[in-house]
Amino acid sequence: MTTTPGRAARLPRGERRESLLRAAREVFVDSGYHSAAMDDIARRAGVTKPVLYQHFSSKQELYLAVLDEGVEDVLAAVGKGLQSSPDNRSRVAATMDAYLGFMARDDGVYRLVFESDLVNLPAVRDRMESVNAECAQLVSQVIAEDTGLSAEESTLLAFGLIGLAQTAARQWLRNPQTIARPDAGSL
Amino acid sequence: MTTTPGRAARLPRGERRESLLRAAREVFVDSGYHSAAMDDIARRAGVTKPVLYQHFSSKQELYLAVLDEGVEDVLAAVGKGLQSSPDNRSRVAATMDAYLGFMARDDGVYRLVFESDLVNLPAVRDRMESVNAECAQLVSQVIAEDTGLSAEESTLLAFGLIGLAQTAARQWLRNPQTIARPDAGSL
DNA sequence: ACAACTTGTTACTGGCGAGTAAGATAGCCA
DNA sequence: TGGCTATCTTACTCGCCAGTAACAAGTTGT
Repeated sequence: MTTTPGRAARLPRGERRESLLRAAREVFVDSGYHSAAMDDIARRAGVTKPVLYQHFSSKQELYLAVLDEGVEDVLAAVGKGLQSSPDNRSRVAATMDAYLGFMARDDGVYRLVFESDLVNLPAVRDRMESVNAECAQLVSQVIAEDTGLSAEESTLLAFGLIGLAQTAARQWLRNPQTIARPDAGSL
Repeated sequence: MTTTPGRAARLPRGERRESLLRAAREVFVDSGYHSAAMDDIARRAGVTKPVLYQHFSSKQELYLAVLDEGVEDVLAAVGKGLQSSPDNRSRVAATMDAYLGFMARDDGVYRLVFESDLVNLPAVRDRMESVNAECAQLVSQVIAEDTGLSAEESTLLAFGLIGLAQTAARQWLRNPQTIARPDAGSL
């Protein structure tokens, strides 16, 4: 047993914040923004609501904080994938794999990044789009120098490939890994 | 001026229902489920809330009714595209075009089908997934008989292509049609 | 011209949940 | 030790909005 409902252990500001972020991530991931209650998040962190508000001034701000962590994670992973090898073909493969790796993470953060309810909030939409945009930007460069397509064409194709990776990955997650990861090879 | 706030014109049940569905579609499309208020929907139809509840027993039911129309539309369009030609290549092209056509529709219903907030509601998630699944099922058949891949592989690839179409289309919509529609050709 | 029904309206309830005082407890430092 | 500050709690408020009760006004058939 980790937390008896008594009084909460006193924590320094930084650590408490981390704890709250973790709790919020868990709740948002499996309830979405709207069904999540601030009380639940606080309780999951073994604490009460006002504490939550000492660290995040609103539910939205909290959500964005959690979301941003996720966004940074994907971008970092993809960026690393794209620098993994000088060979274009294996570069693409590594990038796809990075994508899949992120989506396969046990914490399920990809749900926030790719399937967020709260798409209506411009701040959220911007972040979701910027993930795609930055990935596509990188991928399209590879495509352009590989195939010699025009800027618009290669950008569009890059977006398409991103979408391909995403959807295929979703489907791949749903089934109990009938196929290992020979997806990038299918191109 | 169409509707002075006076008393609403009396309508037979069926027509009123259509009118309400149309209003609901408009509101849901540009506010999403959560931000939409039943009062707004009713008002947009030139009527008051209780009338809405004479036709739909809850907000969810109303949303699902609107969503289902959209789902049927995509499936119909894609189905038609897949039967348009005996030639596989042009078949795929026609199908992609059907997809794009649906997403380019001025009413923006694609937002409900592909970007619904309320993903948390199983009923909604099911519908969104079934759209992908049915499309993929059809596409994968074409792929399998064209390339001779295994069932799992062609299914996965089909899902990927669906995702590609979707994401590319989204991107294509955002920009003022820099490229006509030579997407399917890029394969 | 009056029931019986159908379509509308006004005006409410009831709950949920974000956000907020006001106060308790614990470490920290003179 | 006694105050100063940071952390945490109990116990509210307050707005929003889905859903409803009760009533009004057309329509229809006889």
